[in-house]
Parts: sequence; structure tokens; C-alpha cells
Amino acid sequence: MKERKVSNETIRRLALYLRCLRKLLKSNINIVSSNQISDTLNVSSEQFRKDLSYFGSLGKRGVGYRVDTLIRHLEKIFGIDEECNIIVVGAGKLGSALVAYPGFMNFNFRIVAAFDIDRKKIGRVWEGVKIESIDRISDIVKKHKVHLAMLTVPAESAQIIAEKLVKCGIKGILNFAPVNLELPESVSLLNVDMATELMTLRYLSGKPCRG
Amino acid sequence: MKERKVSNETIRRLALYLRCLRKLLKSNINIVSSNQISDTLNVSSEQFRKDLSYFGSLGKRGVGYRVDTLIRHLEKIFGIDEECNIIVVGAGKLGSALVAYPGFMNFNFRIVAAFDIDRKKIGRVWEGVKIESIDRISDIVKKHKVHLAMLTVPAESAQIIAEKLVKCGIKGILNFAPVNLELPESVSLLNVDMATELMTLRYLSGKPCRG
DNA sequence: ACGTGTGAACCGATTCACAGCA
DNA sequence: TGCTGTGAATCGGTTCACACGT
Repeated sequence: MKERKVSNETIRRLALYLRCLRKLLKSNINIVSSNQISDTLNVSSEQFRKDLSYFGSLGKRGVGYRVDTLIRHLEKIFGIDEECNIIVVGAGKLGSALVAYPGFMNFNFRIVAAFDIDRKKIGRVWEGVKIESIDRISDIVKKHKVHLAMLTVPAESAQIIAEKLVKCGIKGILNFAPVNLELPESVSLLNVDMATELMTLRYLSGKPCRG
Repeated sequence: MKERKVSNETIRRLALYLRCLRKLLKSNINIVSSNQISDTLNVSSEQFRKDLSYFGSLGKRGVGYRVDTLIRHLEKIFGIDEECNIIVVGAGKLGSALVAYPGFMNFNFRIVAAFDIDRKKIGRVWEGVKIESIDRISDIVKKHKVHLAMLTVPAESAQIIAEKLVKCGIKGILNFAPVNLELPESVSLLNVDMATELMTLRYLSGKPCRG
């Protein structure tokens, strides 16, 4: 009932629930049980109920959950009602893919700018997003009240640039560079490390299969 | 000592250790203690020792670990000595970024082809990687003995295509599509869900900071 | 009877603490 | 003494089991 110590994994699942529920709503399903969710997602029904229970009693015993109100609850938890301005730092291939990625807008994220040091790129516009000089980060972060950044610069410069982002007031960084960033506790950091994922996969698929 | 039940998280860290150790070797450091590793990576020294202990006694008490032999051990664990052929399925922006991503070759991954259904893209060559019709997956997977695939197709088609990959004999899928894929147990699956990561980050950075 | 909400039991992973070897 | 390797203790997250509301 009280909003206590919710783990990152729970939050990640909450986002999955939201996506799933929206899909249900589109199919005009408006009541759902934890078992039905557990069938479509890869999550046990108890897990689903427990995850939600951190945020209150959102279902009806003997009935299930109203899809529309549950969606609203989840949206509230994530603060989706207000647009979240983000930036992409590093306008390489990966940055370009992120700028074009359609999945962000479902959650009310808006990419307000991309940044690079390469003079040849600065000034271009990708999908309506302008590429700016890295020197302009501070201005733009302040002007658009940007809280989050996706970092897609080369590993060598990632630490320096991340520190610059922190100085500008960025509160969370999604880091794609394969380095361990050292940042103050007050800044949230999540890493997406594709080579590591692939290595893990290689290891897993090389073992004698259980199943 | 015995190779028992190693968790995914351990494997993921092992890959980080490998990267870190290689960096040390480049700086001509050839002896390292678990504490030194723990300072650079974000992992406790006990964790590091325990992770390695699953694979034998690789260090020397009172001294530390030899960087070069430890690297070789890790490479062995991951099977890095033999080239691992992979494919990219879905030649959109993200697929293009993956094809160009330099971080894979450090671990002896080789992207042998990309696939798409779009006739306009088929036949093009990106970074030396040819874009093929999806119909040719089976041929190419067999010809190049491909074990792993990165899946960057739209969410709607991901399940179908994933099943096709499994039929071709793919043993592991790194899935970038925002859906829960339903696959046989014998196939390893890891998801990279950028929107979910960003949602988690938004949640974390919105909370009162601990730190 | 049905399905939620939740304390209790369980399980796995991390951390502690120390024995053992250089 | 210094640092590894590892059982034991701890911690946190998942699953179980059931009371409760509809």
C-alpha cells in the first residue's frame, strides 16, 4: 500500500504492463485478470499483482482489473501526463536510429535535439530534430527543461560528456557507450551494452540446452 | 570450482571484466587485484572473485590475477577463439546502426548479412554487409553456420520472423522489438527494450534522490 | 466460486568473514 | 602481510498459500 522501495525490475515490468494494457484496450477489452496478463507477458500472475500492490489496490477481488483505469494509474506512476523532453548526445548511426525510433512517443517522450562535435553534421535536421553543437547543450537543456539524455558518443569521450550533462542539470542518462560511467548518486544511470548482451547470448546458446 | 548454475548477471559481468582487462593489458599492466577491478568497474571485489571462482582458481593468493592469462580464460569461457557469425534481421535505422557498430568485432562477432523485405533495400551493401531478402535467411544461416540473430523488425512482425529464425536453426535472439516473443526453451532470448529503459529512467529520476 | 491482495516461506544472489596460500 | 577463494550469513525478490471482498 505504501510506496516503498520499488525495485528497478518492478518498474521495468510496469512499463511492459502499460504497453500490454494499451494493446488490450485497442481490442476493446476492458476487464483483465492477472492470469490473462501472465499468459501474454512472461510474468507470473502473483508477480503482476504484487508489482501493482506497491501502488495501491487497483483491482477488484473476484473480478479483475479495469483496463482503462489501470492504464491511467500506470501513466500516473510514470508521470506520462507531462511531456518528457530528452536529448540524444552523439549523432552517429545509433543516435540517428534513436532519433527515428517510433517507440518513444507512445510514452510522451520528445527528442528536442541531438548533439555532435562534427561540424559537418551540425545544422542538419533528422526527423524534425536538429543536430546542434555540443557547446549548446547547456542552453538547450535549460531552455527545454530536459531531464534525460541518451548518450551515444564513443567510449573514449563518454565520461567527459556525461559529466558535462550532469553539470547542465540532466537527471538521468541512458548510456550506450561501453564504459562504466562514474557519476554522482543524484543522477540515475542505466546502461545498454549491446556487445555484452550479445556475449551473454553467445554463452547461453553455447551451453547444452535445458528444455 | 565445478561449473554450476552461473547466473546471467554473472555472465554479463564476465564480459565487462574482459573488456576492462584488455584495457589494462593495453596499458601494460599485467597483475591486477580484485580491488583494483572493483574500483574501475561498479562491482564489489568479492563479487569479482566469486564470479571467477565458478570457473576455477584463476588468481594467486597474496598477489592477484595475471591479466593476460585471465583474459585468455575469459575468452575461453565465451568461446571467443572461434568467430561467431551473426545476422541482423530488419534493415531499418536500428539495423543499420548495429551493422556499423564497432564494438562487436572485439569479441570476434561477424555480421554476415542483414535482411529486409523492402525490395528497394535488398542488394545494397552497408559496411561490407549485404542486405538480403528475408526469403534467403535459411540459405545464409546454413551456409555461414549462423547461431545468433539480432532482431530489429517492427513489433507486429517480430513473432513471425522469430519463429522463422528458429526454424532455420538460430540458437539465440537479441530482440529489439517491443514485444514478448514466445519461443521454444531451447532458444535463448534476450530483450533490449529502449522505451522501457527510458521509462525506468524517467521514473528513477523523478523520485527524490537518494545520495 | 472467483480473483485480488498480502504475509510467510522460499530461493537465489550478494556480502561477510575468515581460512589458506604466496 | 596481502589477496584469493569460499562457506556462512544476509538481503531482496519471487512464489506460495490463503484470507478477504464481490
